[in-house]
Amino acid sequence: MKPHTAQADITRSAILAHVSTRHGCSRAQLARELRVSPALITQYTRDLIADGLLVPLAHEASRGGRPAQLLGSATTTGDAIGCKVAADHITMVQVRVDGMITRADTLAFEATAGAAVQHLGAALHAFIEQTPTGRLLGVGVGVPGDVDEQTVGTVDSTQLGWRGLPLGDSLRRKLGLPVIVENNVTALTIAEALYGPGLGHDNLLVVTIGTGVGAGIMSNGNLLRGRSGGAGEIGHLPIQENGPLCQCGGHGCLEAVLGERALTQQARETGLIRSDASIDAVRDLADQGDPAAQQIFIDAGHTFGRAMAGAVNLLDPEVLILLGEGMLGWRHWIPGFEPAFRSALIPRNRAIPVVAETLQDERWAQGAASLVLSTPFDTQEHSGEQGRLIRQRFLKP
Amino acid sequence: MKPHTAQADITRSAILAHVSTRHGCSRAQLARELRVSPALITQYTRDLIADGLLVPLAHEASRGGRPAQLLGSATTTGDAIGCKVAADHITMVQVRVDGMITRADTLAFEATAGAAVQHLGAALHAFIEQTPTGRLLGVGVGVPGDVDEQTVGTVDSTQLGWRGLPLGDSLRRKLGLPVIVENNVTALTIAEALYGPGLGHDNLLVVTIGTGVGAGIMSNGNLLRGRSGGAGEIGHLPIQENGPLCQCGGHGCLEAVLGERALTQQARETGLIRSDASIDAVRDLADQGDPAAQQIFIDAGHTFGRAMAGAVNLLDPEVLILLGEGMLGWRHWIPGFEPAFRSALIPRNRAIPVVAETLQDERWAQGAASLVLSTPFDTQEHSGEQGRLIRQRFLKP
DNA sequence: CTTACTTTCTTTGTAAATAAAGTAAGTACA
DNA sequence: TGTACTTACTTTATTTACAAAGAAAGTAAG
Repeated sequence: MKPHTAQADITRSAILAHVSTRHGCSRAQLARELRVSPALITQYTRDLIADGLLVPLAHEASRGGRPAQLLGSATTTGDAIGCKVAADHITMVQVRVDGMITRADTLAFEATAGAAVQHLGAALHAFIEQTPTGRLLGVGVGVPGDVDEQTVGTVDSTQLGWRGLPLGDSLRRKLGLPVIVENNVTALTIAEALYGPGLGHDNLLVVTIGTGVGAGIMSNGNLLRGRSGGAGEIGHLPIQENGPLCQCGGHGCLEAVLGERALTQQARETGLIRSDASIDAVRDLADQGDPAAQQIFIDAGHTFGRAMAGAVNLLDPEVLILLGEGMLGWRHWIPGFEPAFRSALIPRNRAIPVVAETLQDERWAQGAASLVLSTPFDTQEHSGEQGRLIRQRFLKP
Repeated sequence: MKPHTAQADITRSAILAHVSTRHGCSRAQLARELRVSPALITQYTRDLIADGLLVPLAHEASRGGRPAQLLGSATTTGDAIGCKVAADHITMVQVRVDGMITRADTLAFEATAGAAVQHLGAALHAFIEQTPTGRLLGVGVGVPGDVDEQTVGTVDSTQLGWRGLPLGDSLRRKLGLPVIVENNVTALTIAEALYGPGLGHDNLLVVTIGTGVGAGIMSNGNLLRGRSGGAGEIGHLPIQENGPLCQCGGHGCLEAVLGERALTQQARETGLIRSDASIDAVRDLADQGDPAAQQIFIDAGHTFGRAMAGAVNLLDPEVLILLGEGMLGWRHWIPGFEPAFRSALIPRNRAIPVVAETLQDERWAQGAASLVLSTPFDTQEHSGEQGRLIRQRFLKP
């Protein structure tokens, strides 16, 4: 039998995952993209082929030199389950190694209920039961809040009303699968780097607008976590001198100026919508060409553009990726955003690409699944014990 | 002879540098702080002792267990030269491995002169000539601007009026020593992490106020460089909606609101100082208790506090370190800074320590020297060929 | 004085990864 | 057609590093 250590599992599963996502890939390419020597790839691929996990495929046409032989994954390496947890609903998806969503479901959910964790566990259990076939590698859960080290997976979330909830441990016992719990924006950032517009870039800034405003920063291929994993709180960037009061107690935070609540409030105060109507009503009006409604989004876009320019100037990412429920009305933001954003950028950054994504719930859930699917590339072992278990499942035939 | 590869040089020089800076340190401590196994330390220290580079010293008192044996550096490992380049002067220092400055000199300099590079080279050459004794490891140069990959060391700097100047190459040829050229804030950040208040922390935010406002971000022990090494442009964080025009073309940039020029301008407009007086005059007035002068600093402190809170919320560092010429009047900033800063922080970050440093030119030059002295710990090989040369000098007896 | 435990350092075996040098299989061009 | 050059992969020897286990030297109890 082959050697079987944690380090070897990382390398082997990284090769397997890389081949699977690319649907075939040469040895030389693996060596380059995984940043190891060709010799090591030769060794590991030989083992993986012998084990029946990898198959040699056709030779590519030569581009001046020995033609590369493509390697393909022999079996389906297995899928991951991803789950987005919101205050009033959960969305679950099944995701293939290449990032494709093969199944999805959304259920009502009450985070503040006493038995919320039991309900969540039951919902996931039922979803997993219906898995048509093949192995499951693990479950990723994205929550709006802070998560401690993965050993326990304890969640603090004001949005969900959870304090010190040992979600990871509970689900692990209930499901009998590896479970990784993470902040939802963090999870999304990993997904963007792995499958989204961030693919191939080492420096990303991912910003989400919705109830709150959050950010994920990928620098030099590593996720920026900060002192206690709390990095990315872009929602409390002070943006107006005497702006509206924010939940955090401050005034003029970005989130308090252009969060969903703030925009709805503005529309209500000007009598644009009824006092029980939501942001959707404002967007509908804007869609119909109402100038006052459009102006709300233009103003928000302007403020947002300046704030994003500041963040881009500070962090120098290769791409700026925007998403979240707030992006549903993005086309109304653009006229305010673009000029404010571009003009506030320093010249060197002025051409930075901005990608606005509109996909919603399923994207977040896919992000959660990518917590599982990215473990082969987790050289810093941030996912700890759970990551190790997932990598072993990658390699079990 | 002992094995001799790049990786081994990193590890060995890291041990040597660590022992030197600590003035003696046990093997167990080395293993913990350099994050390698105790076994590896045993192997390498044995070699280094045999080579006469390390000496076993006295045993420490036991803290329950086998008493630790201190290891000391046998010879002086050598010094580094650091040089701060400004538009009108240069400051050069000689720095020991432990960060102590042993010699310093400041000269007038004209960056825009045609023969600026020749003058700089000559000044450094003369400074190095006077080195009393011992080896020199290399020369670090900190410039206010962008530097490309270290292979050439090409500088772009609007402040100095340099475009595409191959400073690294020129100095290397002239001095016959390894030369590392870097952005000055980047260099300073490395120094703070190595010798300053950042020692022992993996997540730092270093901000400098002077003519401009700059930032260095250390995340998880790595310097954040961004797409093209341009990260840290905090001076162009938009902070006022319709603020003063900035050099960059935007309005209300942090730098345009509280940079040296902006504060001087304010004081001139209100007739507080003569139109040819500098910021020093404003500070003098504030020192004497002039309320109008003090108010200028209080207002600047307030704006600065909010901006810093935004950056801390976003990046979640362990310490915030402030320096630069602008800090000379820091005590006048504090009444504006502290309340604005603390109240705009989200609760989790509210207790973050803020360290304000007043040391000036020599601190910057020491930062430049730390480019050389930090190469043993540069596991990402960012300093490239020059780093390799410096590490070899570390290990040459 | 014994037992249990902690910490520091050392030894041994083995795994991971690379460098260097060679082989294989093509292209480009005279 | 042959020579030079690329690129892709393989083999071999060597290096780096760690895990595991043990030895040494102490503390802290009973």
